[in-house]
Amino acid sequence: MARLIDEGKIRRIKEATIQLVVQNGYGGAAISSIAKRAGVAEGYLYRFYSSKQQLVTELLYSKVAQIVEKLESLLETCTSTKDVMGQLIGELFRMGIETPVEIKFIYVLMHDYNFQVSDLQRQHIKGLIEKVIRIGIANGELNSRITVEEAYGMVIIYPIEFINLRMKGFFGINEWSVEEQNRVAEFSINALK
Amino acid sequence: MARLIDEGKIRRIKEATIQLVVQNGYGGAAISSIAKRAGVAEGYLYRFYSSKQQLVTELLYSKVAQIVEKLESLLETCTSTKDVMGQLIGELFRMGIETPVEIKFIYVLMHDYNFQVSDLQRQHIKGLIEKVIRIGIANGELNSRITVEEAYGMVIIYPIEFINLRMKGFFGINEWSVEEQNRVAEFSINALK
DNA sequence: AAAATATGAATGAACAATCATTCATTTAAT
DNA sequence: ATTAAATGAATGATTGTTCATTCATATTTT
Repeated sequence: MARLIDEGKIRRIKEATIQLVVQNGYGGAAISSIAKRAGVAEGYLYRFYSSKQQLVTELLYSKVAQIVEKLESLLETCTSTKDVMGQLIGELFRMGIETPVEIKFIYVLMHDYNFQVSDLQRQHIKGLIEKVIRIGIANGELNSRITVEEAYGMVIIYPIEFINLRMKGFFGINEWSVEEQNRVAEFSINALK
Repeated sequence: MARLIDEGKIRRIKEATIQLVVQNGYGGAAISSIAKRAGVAEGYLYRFYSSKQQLVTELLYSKVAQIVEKLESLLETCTSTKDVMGQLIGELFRMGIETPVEIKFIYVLMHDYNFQVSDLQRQHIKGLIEKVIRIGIANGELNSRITVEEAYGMVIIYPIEFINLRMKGFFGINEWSVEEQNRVAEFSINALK
């Protein structure tokens, strides 16, 4: 056998790509700069990805999957919408503090008209949101006429927007308190009452 | 004197830029393709804008200003938050139907970490949101502990996100009813109660 | 009224820089 | 020695930007 693939290089390519897409946008994230930042040869990533588009798309899918999986596991243990929302938003806040660049990456690409979440992933998300609604209605927490789209907007999109507003420092605020985390959760639930 | 400036060319450059930024992102909107689509020489836009960045930035400011001005005029006539919200969302829905590409343009760039609304515009927005809050508290419609950031998220960001979710057809829905417009307004107000 | 001139609107070829991608070559394991 | 990981120079296309040139027209002169 020849030597083994250096997984560290692949990891560094992924990290560099995320950093540079956030910093300069998809078009501004050049392969040459990604390779330089990752400390890897220019053409190396083509051994694992057929194109820049595929690299970024795959990265987006995997990062979205992290959040979706979190929601999925919460739905297995939580018994109320309030609990699901509170914990999910807690997770998003945690990401905002610990790995801000990753949540920014999702944020930037989910608003790009060239990058759509995969059909499979969308179906998965739809199913989970339907489950959130069922729990909420059963508990008398949610209006029974709520649609999947409306719930998705409040449960997923609004918290992500709030966190990014913070990270941009749009109103000059930077502090992250648990209190506020709870307020965001409360708002979302209030909206759907 | 020489001939007069053809304002139609400038208008076409603006339109082509908006279209192509939405379609391909900032990096993917090449000057050459903008010029071709506008039916104008490649270097022409440099007589009015010093760079591509400036062209797009100026375009973003003017489109955001349209929405901000609408909010401003609503605050002069409306007497309740419910009324302000309902009418503002109505305006956003109208934009989504009549000039979808323009609201997509704002949507794409407001989430790009390279494009920030100008400081002046942000201050202006902040002032307007504070006024929305004052009206809401005076009318007993809003929780008195609401922050500018929270209200901004619900009054401006959430409706824009909802409309773009629709335009992307994320859940396969395309119809736009007045009923739904009212539901979005209700959600936002409920959240801030 | 007609011709000459002056002005600046508009062009598009040319520029260096940078882009994504390829592949012959080198390197380091077995 | 063999195998495959990893390199990075090379490629051709495309990028944003410049600027010498052309062209249409408003103004002035005859």
